[in-house]
Amino acid sequence: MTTRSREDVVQAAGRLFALRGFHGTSMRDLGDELGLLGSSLYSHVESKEQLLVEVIQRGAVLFQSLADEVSAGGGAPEKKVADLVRGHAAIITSHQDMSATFLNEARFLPDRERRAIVDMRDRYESTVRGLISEAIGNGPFRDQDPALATIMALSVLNALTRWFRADGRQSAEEIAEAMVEFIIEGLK
Amino acid sequence: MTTRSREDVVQAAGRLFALRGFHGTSMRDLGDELGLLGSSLYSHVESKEQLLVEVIQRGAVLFQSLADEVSAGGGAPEKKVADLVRGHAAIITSHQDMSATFLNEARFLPDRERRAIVDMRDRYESTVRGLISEAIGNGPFRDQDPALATIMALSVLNALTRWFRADGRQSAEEIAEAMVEFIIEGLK
DNA sequence: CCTACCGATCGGTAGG
DNA sequence: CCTACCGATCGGTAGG
Repeated sequence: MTTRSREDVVQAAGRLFALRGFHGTSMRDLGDELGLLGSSLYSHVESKEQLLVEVIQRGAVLFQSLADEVSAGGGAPEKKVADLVRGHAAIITSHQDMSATFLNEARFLPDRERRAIVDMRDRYESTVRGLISEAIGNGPFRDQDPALATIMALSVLNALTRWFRADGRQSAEEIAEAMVEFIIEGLK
Repeated sequence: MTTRSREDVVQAAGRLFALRGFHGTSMRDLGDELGLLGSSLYSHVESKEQLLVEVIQRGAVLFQSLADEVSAGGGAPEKKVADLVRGHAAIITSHQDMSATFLNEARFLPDRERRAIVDMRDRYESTVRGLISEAIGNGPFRDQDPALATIMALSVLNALTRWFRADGRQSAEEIAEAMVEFIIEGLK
C-alpha cells in the first residue's frame, strides 16, 4: 500500500458521499476507506466541506462541457437532443459517484459554492430547454411546455445515478439508446 | 401554542428529513421546528430512528394501496398505466415530504425495517412492470424491455419530489396529465 | 415539557 | 501519516 494522493481522497469522498450522504459520512469513515486515520486526511485536504465542494464542482464541469459541445455541434434539433441524452447518460454511467453527489448533496454546500453550483445547473437546464424548444418550434416535437418537457427528460437521465450498475444486464450504451427513444417519442 | 401530539412530531420530522436529510437533522433541530427542546421529543417518540421508520412506512403504504387499487380496477392495460401515473403523481404532490423521505432516506433505516421497505418497493415496482408488460403484449406499447420501461416511467414520477411546488405555474393535475402523455407516448 | 446531565462521536489542530 | 488531544454537538436519560 503506497501513500495516498489528494486525488485518491477526493475519489473516495465521492464514493462515500454518494453512498451514505455528506452528513452520513465522517472523516473517520473516509480514513477507514483509505486505510488511514481520520485526522491524517487533513494533510491532504483543508476540510470536509472542501471535499464536498471539489467532488461537486467536478461533476458540474462535466455537464457544462457537454452542454457547450452539443450546442456547438451540428445537426437538426432532434439530433441535438439525442446527442445530449447520450452524453448525459455517459457522464452519469462513467462518473456515477460524482454525479450522485452533485445531484443529491449540493444542498449541503457552503452558501457561496452552493449558489455557484445552482447557477451552473440552471445554465445547463437552460441549454437543454433551448434545444427542446427548437425541436418544438421546428416540428418534430409536439406543442408543449418546454420547461416541463426538459424536467421530465432530465428526470429519466438523472435517475441513472440511483439504479445503474456497470455489471447489469444491459450496457450503458444500450440503456442510453432506450432513453433516447423513450424521451424523443415521449416529446413527439 | 397548544401542546404537540406524536402526529405533529412525525409530520415535522418528515419535513426536516426531506429538506436536510436524516443525518442532517438533529433532534434539537426538530425540537426548534416544534417550539420545544430536543430532549422533550422523547416524551413523544422512542428514538430518532423510530421517527424515520414511521415517516417512511407511511409513504410505503400509500404506494402499496395505489398498486392494489389500480390492479383491481378495470380497463385496458394502457388505461391502467395512465391511472397509475395519475395516482403516483397525486401521492407525491400531496405528500411530498413523506415521499421524498421514502425515496431518499430509506437507506438509513435499521436493517430489519430497511429490508421490509425494500420489499414493498420491489412489490410496487413489480406491479407496475406487470401493467406495462400487459400493454406491451397487447399491442399499444412497442416491444421493449419491461424492466427498463418501468424504471424510466417511475423516474419521471419520482423526480416530482425534487421540484414540485404547490404554488408553481402548473397545477398538480396539469403536471400529472403531461406525465401521462410523456410516459405513454414514450412507451409506444 | 423542562432541567440537568451523560458518554460517544464529530470536525479539526499541534507537534512530530 | 500518527499520537494525543480539543471543544462542540450528537442521541438519549433521570427526575420532576
